[in-house]
Amino acid sequence: MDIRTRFAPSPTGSLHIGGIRTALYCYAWAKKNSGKFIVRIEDTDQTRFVEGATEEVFEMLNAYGLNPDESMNNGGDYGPYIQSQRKDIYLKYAEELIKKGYAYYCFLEPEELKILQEATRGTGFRSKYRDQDIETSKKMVDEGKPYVIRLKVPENETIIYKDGVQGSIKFDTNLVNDEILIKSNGFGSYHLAVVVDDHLMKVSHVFRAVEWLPSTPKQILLYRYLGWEMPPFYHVSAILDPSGGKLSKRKGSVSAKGFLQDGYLPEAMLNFLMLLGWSSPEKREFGEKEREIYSLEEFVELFDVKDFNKSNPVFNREKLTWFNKEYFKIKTNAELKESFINWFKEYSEDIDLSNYILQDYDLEEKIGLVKERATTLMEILEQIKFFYKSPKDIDWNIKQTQNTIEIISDLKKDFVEMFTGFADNSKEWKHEDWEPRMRSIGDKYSKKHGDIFMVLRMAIVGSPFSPPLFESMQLLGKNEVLKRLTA
RNA sequence: GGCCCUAUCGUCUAACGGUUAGGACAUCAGAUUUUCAAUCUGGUAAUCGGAGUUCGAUUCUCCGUGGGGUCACCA
Repeated sequence: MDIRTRFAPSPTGSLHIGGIRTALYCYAWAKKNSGKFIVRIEDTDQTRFVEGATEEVFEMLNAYGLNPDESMNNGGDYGPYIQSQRKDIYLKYAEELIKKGYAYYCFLEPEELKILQEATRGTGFRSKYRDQDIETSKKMVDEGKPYVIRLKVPENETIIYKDGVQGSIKFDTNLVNDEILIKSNGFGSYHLAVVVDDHLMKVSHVFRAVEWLPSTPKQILLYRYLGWEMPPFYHVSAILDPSGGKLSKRKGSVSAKGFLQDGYLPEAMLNFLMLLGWSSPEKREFGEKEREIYSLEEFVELFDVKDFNKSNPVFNREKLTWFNKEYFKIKTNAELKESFINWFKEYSEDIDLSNYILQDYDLEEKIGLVKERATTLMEILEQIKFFYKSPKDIDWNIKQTQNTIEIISDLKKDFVEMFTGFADNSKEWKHEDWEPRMRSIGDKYSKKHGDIFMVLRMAIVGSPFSPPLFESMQLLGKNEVLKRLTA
């Protein structure tokens, strides 16, 4: 059998990071089995449609390296891959279900419906039109009475279903609503549309979030009534917020795009996400450190549905940060520079810096100096900004300069004098040459070298925290160093 | 509230029914250091509670409790 998985987001806003995780699992399962990864846009609810959301889905999948094999953008043999263009298909199958007696026309008025629903909350909703004979219903339809088509859920049946992740689950059909299949505007509902589309698109494995688990019996029934074989379903755990409930935006990004904007590397995000609810089957020796760094390729290789975890993981931003730092370290300076530039062009708001940064021949070295101290690409930018802009309004009244506060101007003068003697040809402006001289200035004042260098750091960077001072000064160049010392 | 799912350090997780319950993040202490980091060493920290099955339960069963999800003409 051909393995075909699908990721089916709704264009109702920014793609949630959990969507990327689901897409990752779909992608990995397809790739591992030399199958196809499909993306289908589920936009049957036009009222919630958000302009640009569909584009963002594809933009994000691309950014995270999860490009589909079939989609509205790639084409494929089972299109259209967007549900708003499949309206007629759903209607056709709904009518087939009516003909077979597995669905019915429902003419409940909104008010009437509301009352009924509230009264039957927690139990299976049944419409009074459920058993109305088809002739009467057809007549009402012909008369132009607004209607929906509902699934006729069977009474007194226990549906036993085996989920690929959650295991065996039982549902009592008396508690399942007569779900709407076709809305009054003629559009198919989610429940009908997924089943029809997954079947028609020959989806072999369905991965979706656990939120969908309670709606599964409706889909099981639809497969049965339509006479189709149901593919295995995998309800993967939901990502939880540290403060409880679903991951929310209160303490940071939750959208796929938001994390990229913040300056997280897509590969770090993916690595973090893959380990949320899945663990590698690699053999572990007792006490041995376990591997946690996996590239997408390695994940595809290792991934198996049997290694899913059932319980819902909490989204731990500290761990994400750690992954990002790890990837900073793994990458060569050249690679990191590329990631940084891509990020800078796409997301940075410091456009006034773009001329400096995009034309900086030393950018790679500068990034190399800060890569171990920054946690995001945004922080890399923050930490190299001083190379391009002289510090302003330096606050000398901090604890790090307490020991030297009264000799700051003397020190600066000494350093200026000392540096002036060195060549300003960039090749000869090397920190190894002037470092010993700097130390001897420190000795002259009989202060700790660290205190002395802090004065320099403040004058040049404007902050008590910086990348290695001497290397930074070397990259800055003699003229700029002197300029900042005399400012 | 009904229904469904779930339960190992604070968090992510590992552990053929037999381990001193392991690792990672975070945290704490120490080493190193021109700042901040990074690095190295070490430490604190968990099987939700109660029954049962078993020679033996983190592991299997049941009941509580906690957590999550869901009950729309939203997906």
